[in-house]
Amino acid sequence: MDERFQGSFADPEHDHAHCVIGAMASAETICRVRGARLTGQRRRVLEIIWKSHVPIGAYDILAALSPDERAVAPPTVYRALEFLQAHGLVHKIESLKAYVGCQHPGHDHVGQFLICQDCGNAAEIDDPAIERAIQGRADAAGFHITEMTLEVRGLCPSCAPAPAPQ
Amino acid sequence: MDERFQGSFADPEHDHAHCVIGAMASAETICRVRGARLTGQRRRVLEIIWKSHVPIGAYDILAALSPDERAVAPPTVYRALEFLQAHGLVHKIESLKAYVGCQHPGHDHVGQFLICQDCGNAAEIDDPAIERAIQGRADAAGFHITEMTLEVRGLCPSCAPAPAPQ
DNA sequence: TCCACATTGTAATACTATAACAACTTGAGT
DNA sequence: ACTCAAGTTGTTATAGTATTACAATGTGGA
Repeated sequence: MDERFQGSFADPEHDHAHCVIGAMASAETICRVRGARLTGQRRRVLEIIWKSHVPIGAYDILAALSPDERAVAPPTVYRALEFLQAHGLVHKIESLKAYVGCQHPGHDHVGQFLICQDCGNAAEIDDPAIERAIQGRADAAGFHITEMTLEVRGLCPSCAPAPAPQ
Repeated sequence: MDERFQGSFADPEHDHAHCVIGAMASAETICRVRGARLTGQRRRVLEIIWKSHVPIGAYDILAALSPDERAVAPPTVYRALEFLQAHGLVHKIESLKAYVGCQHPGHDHVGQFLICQDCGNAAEIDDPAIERAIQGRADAAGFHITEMTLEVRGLCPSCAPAPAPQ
């Protein structure tokens, strides 16, 4: 949600608080418009996910939700995730079994991600050219698309072997 | 591996024995060339996966491997899958937690799939145009790709709402 | 034959996700 | 304010997916 991205990857020194504030504000707005209830639990889960751009597992969210003895059970987390995904606020990265905040909530889009194998950060790309290419191939095959996931693994600019020029 | 595909989707009435024979022969050749050992277990697992174009779960493979009392344990299956994936003979469909035979073994390629939500069949596309589009976006972001998965869900020609013309 | 290495067997366990039902909020309509 | 209906959360148990660790066996080369 911050402007200082390298391409679409988060600059390691970006002001992440900015991302969080923007994401939470968007979530509020989207839910209000839709008449969906962004309850305390759901808000807390979304905040935990937005702690960083590194996708987080459901059970890590669970642990973050239960700081004291007052433990929370798995269904609580999975329900919140279901809600957040349904409203396009969160994406699941299948290959990591982990969840990450949507960087373009509200827009109608598919999940396309670049995922760094070193630092773990995930960048959402949602490139229309990629989508067109996929759509073209699907059309040729007579396939009717309802949903897609693209997960590209590799090294982000900050972790690349030959460091990117400034 | 049969020619009678609609685009890249398997015709429901294609001669699947043909696919199996071709896949097993390719596997033999590839392993021989590489000096990899396609043992009995690995061959059996590969055959089970090639029973159809529908991705199959690890525990379903396990069940198919243990017809009698002589049960087989999970690591046996996962080890075989690891080997088969390492040699490009099998792909994992992350979003289904299931495995499917590679339709172009030996070629250096990524995993791109169209997956029918109705019949469950998966078609491997490996479209260079899609790959180029993704590569272009990655380059723009300064991202160095090592691996990718594209999983497109929807309806195949045979299951599409408006039935395909003959 | 003997050894080193790869493969498989075996038992236990970790991790991810869901089912089923009870309790409790919340807000609209009265 | 009261009541009902719907939605949300709590709770317990369990299903489904995957890995660790170590023992046993097989395989091919020196």
